[in-house]
Amino acid sequence: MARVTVKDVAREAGVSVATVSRVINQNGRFSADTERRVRQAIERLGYQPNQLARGLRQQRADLVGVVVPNISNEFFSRLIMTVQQRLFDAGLSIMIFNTNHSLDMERQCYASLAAQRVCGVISANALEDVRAAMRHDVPVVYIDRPAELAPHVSVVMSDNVAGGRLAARELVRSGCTRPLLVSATAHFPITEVRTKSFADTLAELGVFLPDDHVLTPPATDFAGGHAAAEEALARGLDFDGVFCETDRLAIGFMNELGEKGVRVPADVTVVGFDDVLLARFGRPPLTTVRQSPERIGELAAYTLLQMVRGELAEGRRELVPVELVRRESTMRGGVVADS
Amino acid sequence: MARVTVKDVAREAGVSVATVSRVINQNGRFSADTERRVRQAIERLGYQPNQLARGLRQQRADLVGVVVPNISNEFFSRLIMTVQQRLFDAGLSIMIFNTNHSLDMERQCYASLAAQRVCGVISANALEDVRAAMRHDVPVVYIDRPAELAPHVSVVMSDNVAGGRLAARELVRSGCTRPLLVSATAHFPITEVRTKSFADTLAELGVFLPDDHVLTPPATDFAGGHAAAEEALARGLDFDGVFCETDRLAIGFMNELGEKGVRVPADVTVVGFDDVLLARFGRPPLTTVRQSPERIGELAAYTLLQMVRGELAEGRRELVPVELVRRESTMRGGVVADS
DNA sequence: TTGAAAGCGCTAACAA
DNA sequence: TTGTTAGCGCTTTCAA
Repeated sequence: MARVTVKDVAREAGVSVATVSRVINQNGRFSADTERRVRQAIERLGYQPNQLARGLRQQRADLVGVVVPNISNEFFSRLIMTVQQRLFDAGLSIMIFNTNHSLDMERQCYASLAAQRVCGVISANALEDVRAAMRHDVPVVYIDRPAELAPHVSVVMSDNVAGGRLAARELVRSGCTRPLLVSATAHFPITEVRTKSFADTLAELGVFLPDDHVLTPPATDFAGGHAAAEEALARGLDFDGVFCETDRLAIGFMNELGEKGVRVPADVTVVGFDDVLLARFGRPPLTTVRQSPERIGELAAYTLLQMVRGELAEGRRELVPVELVRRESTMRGGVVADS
Repeated sequence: MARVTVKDVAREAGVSVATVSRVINQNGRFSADTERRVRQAIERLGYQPNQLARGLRQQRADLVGVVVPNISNEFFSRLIMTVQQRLFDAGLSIMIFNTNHSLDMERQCYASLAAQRVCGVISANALEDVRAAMRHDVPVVYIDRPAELAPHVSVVMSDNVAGGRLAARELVRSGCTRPLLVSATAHFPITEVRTKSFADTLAELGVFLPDDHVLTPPATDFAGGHAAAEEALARGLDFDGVFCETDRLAIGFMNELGEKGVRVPADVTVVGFDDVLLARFGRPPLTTVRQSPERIGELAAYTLLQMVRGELAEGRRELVPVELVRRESTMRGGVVADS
């Protein structure tokens, strides 16, 4: 099937290629009659502009690179869904890259993105500075990375300070006096903020968090939580409340506690972070700090679009609110859980 | 930052642009000395070939389109992770599109893919025929879609016949005599195969599945399972075993049963399909037919690569085995669950 | 309002 | 083994 080009359309419509281009891009003036004829020709021939040629000519493609550490992490997949939808509506396609938390992989992704001449980048939990790596003046929105703002750099992230505080307060409210912290910083640098805010709030509330009550498992998934619980139990740590910096850690942790006969929330209360779908269906349902990947994605896409269109002089910083969702894992009084 | 092109590299290396191109693509002959000089120049200048120009010239981009109904469905996100990894290793980037199960959206995706001149497409659970829609001779691998093979069309999917059979046998083994089926066909056409195989196997085993014991909720997630259970209970259906065609349906179903005081597996046994991570951590842990998105993705990427390289004369059909993972939801005798 | 033509950066055919 | 050059399909001056 031979490909139809502007030339074919021009011939069919009895105009020049320049005119066809003008009609397609709504550039310059042309008579209503010409426009109609061109549109008809396009329709008749089933013409689709070659994005490669278009991009080459314009020095940039209608493509946005999206870089995440792990696409099968629910937070990122939900984020991407929203981003894709919003950008697609604006006529942009997205290229997704999965770095597996590897700095090396991340560099390769940026190189690839630069080679594709993408018109923008959304990078979640980046280890590397996109702009330094790409060496092009491409607008970028960071998600969950504390970056310097600049004319082409914006940042969107959850309010992790509030999150850490909510977790600490909820734990103390549930009667916890000997807290334990399971950290995710090894994989998600941003969670350091949660950690600090959590610890600070405990201190404010007069609750002591000993150094050896901070665990940093090698992974942030179920297995990591499992391992953390094992370690805590093996080391004979004395704790009656746990803040796990991701829900998956929390669920793995609770699971292992259950196997060892420790009851949640009777013996130990647990607070997670994220509110993944699984949180509600765990045993017991997990109290957690909810963050909204949809909201974050929405803002990231919107901000990037503005930068790409040159409508944003300065980079912008957006802090997305979080909220506590109380479920059984912190309910000692037999109160009913939410739906 | 001015972009560096082949010309710059050629000047720097003291050769012609053609030679630079030859070195980069390992095309034609050139002396070892020339190659060294060119590589040094590339290194020194930080040159990155413009993929847009390259694609335009070659009539196709080093890009593969991946189309899925819902990226935040664990099956698809895990599939994509594998596909991306494999193709990236082969020098191809992927563009991901999310159709939200919408035929209209799917058509737009194919149009966009055609406009980008992708060199191949992997389409999961497609409603539409890619090739008809794209009108280009692009190799395509279908996942979970029973398509006609052709020189540029391959198919990869789980052995759904075996899956349906395993589910039926397990239900009967668990003592079920009055089965119920919760179907996912509304969203995933391929599951019709599971349905049929499940029903056929029950019949073979002498167990009757009445027509009104087949439920088709509007969604295939937790909410759908929830709704199905509500309906079954409300209609007073008499059942002691359920096959839910996705794990999320099964977990939603069990959850609602629990709320209504029906015990799993004591009163009703439940079998799911997929083996999502959540299956192991549900209450109770879910017996399910495991399919492997990683394995499917691996095969899909491999097959597509072969087709793109012209190494595959005919399309290929791959049936990926499934296996039963037995957990508490079908254990009536107090047997210990697997890990 | 329209057309002719240059050129984006690359690869490949043809010459040397 | 290497260089010259045409041209992929498009947008955008510049002229008319």
